[in-house]
Amino acid sequence: MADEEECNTGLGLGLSVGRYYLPKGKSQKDSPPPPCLDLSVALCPREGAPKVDSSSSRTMEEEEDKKRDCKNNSKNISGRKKLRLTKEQSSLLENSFKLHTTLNPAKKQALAEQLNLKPRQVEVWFQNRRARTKLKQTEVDCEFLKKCCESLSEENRRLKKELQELRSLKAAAPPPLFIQIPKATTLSMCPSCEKIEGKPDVVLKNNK
DNA sequence: TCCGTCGTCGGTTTTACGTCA
DNA sequence: CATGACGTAAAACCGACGACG
Repeated sequence: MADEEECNTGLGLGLSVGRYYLPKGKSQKDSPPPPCLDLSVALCPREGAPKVDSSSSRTMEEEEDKKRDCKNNSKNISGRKKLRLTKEQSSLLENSFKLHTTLNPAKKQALAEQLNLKPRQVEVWFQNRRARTKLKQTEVDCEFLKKCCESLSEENRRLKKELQELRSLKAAAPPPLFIQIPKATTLSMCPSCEKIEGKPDVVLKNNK
């Protein structure tokens, strides 16, 4: 997972060479179509027609893609909001994302033309892709912190037990002149542990 | 300093699609 | 088989924010 989800948190700076962007508070519904090529009609049949593989499942997939393309077209024309990207489109976008997680206007335009998509769609895809990457990274971090927490809890349990043993040892023995508490134990004891034990002053008294 | 533009983000909505009873 | 409910992934949208000129 990690190799695929390379977390590139670096921010890319785009060159401001004009763009297609919806005005604030406006959606595509109430905006005139952007000045870009709408090549949706060219999608079906699309370029690079599916090679008929020997495996039937592969062929089925390709057929599904084709069907999807056709559906997308008809709906695109009627102003449908969402289309499903084909495998070819997705993988090209994916490859581009691996090289750079952000877009500059030229790259956006080039990808859009290459994929027969609108620049806005390419842009949205990158936005969503970044969000997915971040979400996955968050999940990974969360898992790591959970493990840390578990190991610290375990360590805490162990230290408490050690403390308990030392105390019972002390209680069983006759009162010595000096109690030599191991340094390591003393150092690793935190104030909150003392409170939990309910006798925060015991050690201090013994050390006098 | 204020303003407009642009790119990005986080959050949300909408839709396509797979699964299961 | 087919169909409807349901869950999920992802495309699309929206508003906010910061950088920049």
